[in-house]
Amino acid sequence: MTMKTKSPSFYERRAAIAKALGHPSRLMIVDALQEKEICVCELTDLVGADQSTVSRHLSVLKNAGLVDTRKEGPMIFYRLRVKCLEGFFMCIENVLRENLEREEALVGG
Amino acid sequence: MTMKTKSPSFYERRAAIAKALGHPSRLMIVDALQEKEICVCELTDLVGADQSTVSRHLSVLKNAGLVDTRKEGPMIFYRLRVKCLEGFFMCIENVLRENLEREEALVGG
DNA sequence: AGGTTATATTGCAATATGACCATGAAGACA
DNA sequence: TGTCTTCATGGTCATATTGCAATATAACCT
Repeated sequence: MTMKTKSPSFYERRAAIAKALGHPSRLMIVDALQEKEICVCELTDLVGADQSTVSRHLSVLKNAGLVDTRKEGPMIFYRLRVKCLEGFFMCIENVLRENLEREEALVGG
Repeated sequence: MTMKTKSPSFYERRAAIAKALGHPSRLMIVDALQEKEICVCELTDLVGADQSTVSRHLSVLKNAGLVDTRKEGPMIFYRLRVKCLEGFFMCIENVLRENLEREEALVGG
């Protein structure tokens, strides 16, 4: 992020990815996929929502380019396309930690 | 992210932060704030939307704990509360790069 | 073909989001 | 006090998102 000027779609493309990660169910899915590829049926159990709802969340992640699919018989396995989510989660944790410290400071002071 | 079980609000809190970053205007604001603190009037010029719209985007960022404010006369300066956005942006860039490679592979192959 | 399982898609209702306009609150200054 | 500037908030509208139910699609089996 060092350019002087940025095209209009510069932030739009980046925001689309952040937005795809901006839902608890999708975050749960992505987190689970960090360990291994998982089929839709198992992800549906994990999330605890309707199968159609989970399928929609998965298509959001897929459109963002965050996950990919592999067909195996009647099942479809989803896997992460990206390995960098480490940095993403670390950033989120950092923000949460700072927020917690601020809350504690407000209570204590 | 190594816990076996996670509370219901675990992903909700994290998703709220990702969601706050999931809009091009807010991403533009956060990016600009990486260099220095900026008042609302200047951010309004930068984003190019109505002042009230920018003000609402700023409140979203503030509620997420991503920015903080400092009052100076009639002006309010916004500044980043977090320095970890490096990792966040790097992750996004990584995804975009992979998406680009995939598109090129589709065209070329 | 018929039946079962696994996913995706569509339709619809409820809710959330984003943009603008208009207004309100607070500081600076004559 | 009045006015100007800066920013926030309420109102309203258009659009997007989310969730479930229902249906479609595809693979596999008999």
